[in-house]
Amino acid sequence: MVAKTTDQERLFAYLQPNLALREADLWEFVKLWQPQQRQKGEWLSQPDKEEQYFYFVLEGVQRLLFTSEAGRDFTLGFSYAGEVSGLFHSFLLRQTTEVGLQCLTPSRFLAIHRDAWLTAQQRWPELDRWALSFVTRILMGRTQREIELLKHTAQERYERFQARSGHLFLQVPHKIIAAYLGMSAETLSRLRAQSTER
Amino acid sequence: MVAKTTDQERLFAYLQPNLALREADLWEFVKLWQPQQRQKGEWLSQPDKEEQYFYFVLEGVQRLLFTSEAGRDFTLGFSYAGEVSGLFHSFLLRQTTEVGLQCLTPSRFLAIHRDAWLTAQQRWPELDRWALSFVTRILMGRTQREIELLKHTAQERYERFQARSGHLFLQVPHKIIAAYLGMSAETLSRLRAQSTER
DNA sequence: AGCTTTTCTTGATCTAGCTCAAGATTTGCT
DNA sequence: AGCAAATCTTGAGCTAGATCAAGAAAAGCT
Repeated sequence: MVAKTTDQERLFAYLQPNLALREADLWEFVKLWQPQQRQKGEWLSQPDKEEQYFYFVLEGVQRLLFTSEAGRDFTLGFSYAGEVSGLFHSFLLRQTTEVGLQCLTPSRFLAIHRDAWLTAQQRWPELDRWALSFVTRILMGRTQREIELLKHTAQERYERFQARSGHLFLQVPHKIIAAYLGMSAETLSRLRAQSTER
Repeated sequence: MVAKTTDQERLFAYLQPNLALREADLWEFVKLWQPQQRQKGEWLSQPDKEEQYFYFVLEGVQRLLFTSEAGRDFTLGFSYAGEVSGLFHSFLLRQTTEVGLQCLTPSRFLAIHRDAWLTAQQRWPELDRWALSFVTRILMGRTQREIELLKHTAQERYERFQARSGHLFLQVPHKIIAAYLGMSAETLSRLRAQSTER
């Protein structure tokens, strides 16, 4: 008989290396996270609304996005299974922004509500250290992306993305990837054609 | 006789609202920060080197930058007097990146060394909460900038920057501002000419 | 003060990538 | 399965902003 990993066990395993809590406490913390799910296309977190949860992604792909008045939309980043997701600035600082999180594929999460988080934060000061480390990691990732966008041509950006995250082409509409890569959908399409014909 | 605010008092006043320490502890923490200074053009933090300090800026303007192989350089952001500065990802996670910090004007700082920080972090867990809040704030600011860059034309970016941070035109070379605004120095010059002639 | 270096401006040209458009393909829905 | 909606591809033309170049102005240095 094969032992199947439960959702909570996955969260536990994700947290353990970075969160300095005794095992029993860590389990108690994990129990504060509740299952949620979303269908393809649904919001995980709406723009200009206060984020109520931290999410741990069990399944699916999400994107961080914003929309311009003219109706163009822009993708700032993706989140995947096995990572924490959410609008951190909004959750932690209660400041809303125009960015939102949208599910690109059917998605399942474990989510901790802000109230539970605040209580836990009082009880286990170690949580702050953990949150600090992952917000810092996100900051670093975003800096990398910004560099990527400024330093490379459209073609280079496409090639590097293909190498690093090529699987996404099968999962999400190309126009969303184009928005992430800072180019129009047509340009992306042409770059793809060009790279296979050679 | 006028009481003059000392450098340490300025740091104290900056920290107090966000750092939940008793006054005596806060003073002890402040005493861990040592004066440093740099001349115009000098590095505050070099790229690809582990950051050893958090800085509190007493005086001067600095910029966060990186350089492409081709020798073009890009400005990701500025820091000013009255704020904390430094390469946080590198200081906190010990991961180096290609971004560095350069002083654009003669600058003075109070700086806390990583060793002192780590000791203080053990002694006062409240420091993690404080660091979390400001790294989150920085993340939010960077997100805003990214949106700004994607959503607006060169002219709009110039006008908005002029309104928000116009004073910088008197303090730092325009080509650096151009790099920050994601345009060439020539384009910036032309936009400026155009906006005064009207 | 005078010389050097850097920065800024302005003109002329070029091009990467955008926009618009229309057909082909895929996906989703009942 | 069959229809509707969304997505992807390809072509043609355009334009915002880059690049190259060279003179003017300002800043820095001894």
